[in-house]
Amino acid sequence: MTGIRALADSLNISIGTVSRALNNKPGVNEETRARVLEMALRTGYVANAAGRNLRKGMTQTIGLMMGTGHGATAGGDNFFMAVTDAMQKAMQTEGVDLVLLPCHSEMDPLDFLRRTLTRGTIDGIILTATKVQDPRIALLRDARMPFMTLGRSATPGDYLWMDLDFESAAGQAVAHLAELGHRRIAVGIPAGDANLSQLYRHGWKRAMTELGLPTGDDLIFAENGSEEGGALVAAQVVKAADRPTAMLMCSEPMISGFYGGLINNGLRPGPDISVIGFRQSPLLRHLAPPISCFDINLDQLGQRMAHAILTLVYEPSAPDPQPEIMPISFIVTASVQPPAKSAAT
Amino acid sequence: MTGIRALADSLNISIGTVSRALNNKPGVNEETRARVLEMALRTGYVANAAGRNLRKGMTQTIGLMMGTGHGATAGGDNFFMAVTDAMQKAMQTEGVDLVLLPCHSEMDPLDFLRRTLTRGTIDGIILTATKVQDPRIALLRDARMPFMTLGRSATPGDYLWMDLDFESAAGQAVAHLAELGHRRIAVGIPAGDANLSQLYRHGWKRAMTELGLPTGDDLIFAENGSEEGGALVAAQVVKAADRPTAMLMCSEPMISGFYGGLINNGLRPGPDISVIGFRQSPLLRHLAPPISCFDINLDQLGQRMAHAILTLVYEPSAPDPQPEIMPISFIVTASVQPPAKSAAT
DNA sequence: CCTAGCGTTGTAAACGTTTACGAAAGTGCG
DNA sequence: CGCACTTTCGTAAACGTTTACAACGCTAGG
Repeated sequence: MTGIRALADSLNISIGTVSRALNNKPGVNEETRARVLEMALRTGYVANAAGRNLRKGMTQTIGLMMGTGHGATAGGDNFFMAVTDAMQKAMQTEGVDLVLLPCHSEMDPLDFLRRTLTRGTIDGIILTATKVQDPRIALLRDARMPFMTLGRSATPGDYLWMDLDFESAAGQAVAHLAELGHRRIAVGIPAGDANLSQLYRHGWKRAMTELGLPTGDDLIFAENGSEEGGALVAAQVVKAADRPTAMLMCSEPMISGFYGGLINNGLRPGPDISVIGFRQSPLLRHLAPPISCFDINLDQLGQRMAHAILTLVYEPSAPDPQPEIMPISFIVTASVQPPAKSAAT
Repeated sequence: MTGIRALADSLNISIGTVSRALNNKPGVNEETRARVLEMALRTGYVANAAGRNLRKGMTQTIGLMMGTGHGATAGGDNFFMAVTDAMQKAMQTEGVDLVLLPCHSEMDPLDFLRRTLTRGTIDGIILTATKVQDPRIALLRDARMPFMTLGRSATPGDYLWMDLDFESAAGQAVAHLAELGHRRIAVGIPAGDANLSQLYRHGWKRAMTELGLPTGDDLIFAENGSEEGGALVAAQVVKAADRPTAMLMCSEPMISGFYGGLINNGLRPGPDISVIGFRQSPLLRHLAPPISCFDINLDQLGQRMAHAILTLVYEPSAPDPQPEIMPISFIVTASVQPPAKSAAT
């Protein structure tokens, strides 16, 4: 005899009562409930997942789809890992598992999703690396699978997302640079259709326009979101005809490469070109001068995401959780300085 | 009507036959099998996971236990993430999921394991951050849960593990340094009882002893496996009475901190103190001079681990997969140089 | 004293699958 | 024609849980 039946027998009560007691259902004497709980704790009983899943049609697990293609995530792996960690922690206290669903580059993301859905192993799904136009959203909506995205998308329709306010963050950075006297402020983003890059560029453009500063294509650098890409940007910037005096960049590896590229070409980040980065991260700890960047609370982001998807999936009676934009603050360091007076004209 | 029953009815046969046909069981006419398969494909039928799990007592998922305590993993998160990625890829092709089981620092690992086992959500488990004496091994063995570990342990008994040969790698490094003329070769490891650190130290000690070089405690530095820990080691090394001329270190963050600490104290890695690191990683890309370290094929490691745990769990008739030690080669760069001639005596 | 109602518990069906078992039909042989 | 055997298929019982429903004892009100 196993499981709940053994537990019930050891207490000389029926399995129905035991189940009700364990699941905090009403209609069970408080004294017997206490007995059940105590016995469950003592014997280490935990409800078998398969049985419960079958009966309830739910698996108590949330999937997290991650593209495994290199450079697929605009922010670098560290960024992603930190959010995941926080999410897992929050979910575990609610008793739901988080399973990673890696979709490697050779596989069509939509096929991958379809397969995953039909298996019925997850109750909800979190999409990351959201694209500007993201067909995955329509697919999930049609399949009636609860989902949310990390990062907005321009895809029309209502759905749950959570995002960081990089649009206004970029604006803040531009404003600060402008105040210091910068006029030619460039922006560097990973090439591709990641929504994050678009927002960053939009924020830059709007702020620049409002301040009457130039926003020509010669100030927009889109390269591979890797160290190599950053170094490439540096190479272009160095030999630019009318060299920008400041650079906003939104990818950890790119910034690292950009710094190195500048230095290799005899330019000092800060004094020669002001640089503003993406976020503080171990990858950028070593930069000298320390990079001026944005303060993101990834732990909080992960927690809020976990909370949102959990209520969406497991509390259908509760009001639908709403999308959120999380504020970002700007940290000024020595990598931001007034433009050099005697720039080579 | 749903699931396999609907499929059976649409073909006017019984669910038993359908199930046998789908699972490649013998005793079903090839012609009807073909019909079933065709219909399943056409209607997009996939067996419901919960039903199957309940009946078979298996879930087609492997758990990966990771300690979430900061600095819990000796090698740093990057190392871990790379292996995980490779494992997931390999498992997905076999149709089994990999679920991360984060055990945060406040929770007793053994309690955590016990709870996870009784829930019955996983068929097998992979342990990481193996300790020298690791009680988790006995627990899993007693519970008859198939498992393997990433990294050996001194815990007695047979079990499946996979490890990198850091013991001989450290020996190689020592030999190379000795050939260059180094005599006082130090070793820096994360404090704690991670088995990896022990092996690294053993390899160092054995090689040193064989070469007749000193192995006193003043050459062993054990600090927190973080950047701060590395900086701490640097501080101690700098003011050491008989300063070591070379350092072996086995933690990514520590190396980064050690480098910084040396430079802050006016010592040049390479010319003043030879430094040999753990592995190539994005975190160490920026170091100047580039760090001399070991070449590890993490992708291959992950693949072999996935293969091993899958046969252990799902092919009981096959011969048990055997533990493996994967070779490591040594990469020499400018961070390794002959000892400075005129060391301050 | 009867009955309605409440609080508590037991009973049994259901979730969707796999599989042991038996039944039916067909084949070969005495 | 009968028997043993094979091939193929249907039946039904599990797997462990949740939950609708019935049942029981008790109290209170008429």
